[in-house]
Amino acid sequence: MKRIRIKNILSDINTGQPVTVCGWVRSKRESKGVAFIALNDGSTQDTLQLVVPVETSAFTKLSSCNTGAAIRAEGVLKESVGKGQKYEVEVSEIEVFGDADPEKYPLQKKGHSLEFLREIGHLRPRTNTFGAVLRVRNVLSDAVHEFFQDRGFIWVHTPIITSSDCEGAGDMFTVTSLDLQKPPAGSNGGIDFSQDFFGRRAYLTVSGQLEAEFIAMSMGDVYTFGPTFRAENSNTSRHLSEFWMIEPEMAFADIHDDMQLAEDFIHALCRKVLEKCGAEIDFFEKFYKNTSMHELRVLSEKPFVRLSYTEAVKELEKSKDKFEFPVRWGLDLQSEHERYLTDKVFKGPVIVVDYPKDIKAFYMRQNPDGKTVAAMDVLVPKVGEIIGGSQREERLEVLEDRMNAMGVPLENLQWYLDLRRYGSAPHAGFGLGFERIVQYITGMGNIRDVIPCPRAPHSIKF
RNA sequence: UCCCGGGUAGCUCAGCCGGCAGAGCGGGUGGCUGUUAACCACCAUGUCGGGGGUUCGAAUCCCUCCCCGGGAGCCA
Repeated sequence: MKRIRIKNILSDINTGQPVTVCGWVRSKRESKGVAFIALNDGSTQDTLQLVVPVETSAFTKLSSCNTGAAIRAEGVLKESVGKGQKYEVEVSEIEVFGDADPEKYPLQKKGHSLEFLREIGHLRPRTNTFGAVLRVRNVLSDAVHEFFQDRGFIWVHTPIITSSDCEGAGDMFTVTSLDLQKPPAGSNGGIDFSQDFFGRRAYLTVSGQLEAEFIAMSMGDVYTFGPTFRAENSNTSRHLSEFWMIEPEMAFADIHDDMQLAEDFIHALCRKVLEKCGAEIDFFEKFYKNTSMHELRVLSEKPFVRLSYTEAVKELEKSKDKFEFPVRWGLDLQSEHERYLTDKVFKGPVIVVDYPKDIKAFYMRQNPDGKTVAAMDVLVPKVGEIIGGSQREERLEVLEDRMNAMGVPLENLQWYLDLRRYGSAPHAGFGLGFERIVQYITGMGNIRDVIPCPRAPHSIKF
């Protein structure tokens, strides 16, 4: 079907030209001699004004052009007579593909609450808000690949089904083809997974890091960008059970390279959104006031504050604010502490580095002080932790000792230890929750509103 | 999972110290108008989240379950 996207009509087409446009009716206003339709096709934030003169055959179709109807319109592009839009299409013909009963169609001309829209997930993309979110999300996805590809990183596809169950990254979903009515009994009252599809228990991945590490140990710089699953019973505006994670892994790199990459990465993403999503950011700024062009511009340039965990604790101890949770060297930073650092002290993104080893994962590289590991978290205002990364422990004996001390069984991870036996090298990487960066940049308060089909406890309808 | 708050018309919400179920928006009809989330008039709307209890009488009080939101924990 020949059609021109509204985005192109508004930017590429000269007035006086015939155009065919398809889309969904946002609103219709009828007058005595003329009717107006605001049409949107998802290609841009803007609607296209269709002007339907009363004498045309198109005018007779108007009764079924209600909000939500899918139509095709033919006409001529003109400079708009009225205020509020630069161009409009004077329509000669309308075809209605599918009307939408105004008594039943849930979306009204008025705004809806985000909570209500979550209940009609299948119609949600037709709203201004969600259209804007999806376009920003798309631009960010593209920007992720562009950033890494430009730097010579290789995109690798780590598995979604995995047998690694000892990363300590959270509760995992089991993948099984066993008959759940009568699973085979194991020795200790459990289930005998040796009879399962893979011959042992399998899970949905919680991270592609360990696999990305072994690929980096031959390919140099790699990154993953794919779905990730956590079975945690988290009910917050910042957690999903299924989300997309970006995990770069660099060979011959230390924690400082890692921090620099993280900062450059976020700067690049902000720049790309500024460049390509002006209309969307304007919209968020106007309707939600949680983000702005100005804020993004600062974010795209301003160096991130970097401080050690030890310095962060000192900063918190100096605070006159009362915290619910105690501040003491050796305890993990709580949300309120992170927010204090990003929102009150430094007023922007902060990288905290060199955490106590006992509150971090076994694979993180131990620092010479014997107390801390080369781990870093990027904290941003409002959203909190957006990146977690580290230099990996490349020394076999140190790693084995650490795994033993932390009760991580060595037998399932011999392949991981092999990387330290044969051609081991310093390397580092991080994980970035994609939805969190979308949330951060759009200013959307709830992470369930930045992914088309949010999965969360008791939430899988759409 | 824990702590708060909430569930009343299609949507947003008022009514809640027990006594006839309401408003605005949206929808329908008519009018008016190159309109802009148009405007004016009229009309229709209900399992008051489900179940149980107290009472002459429950949207309102009590118990319970479900669902939603905010915060916390876990993390990205």
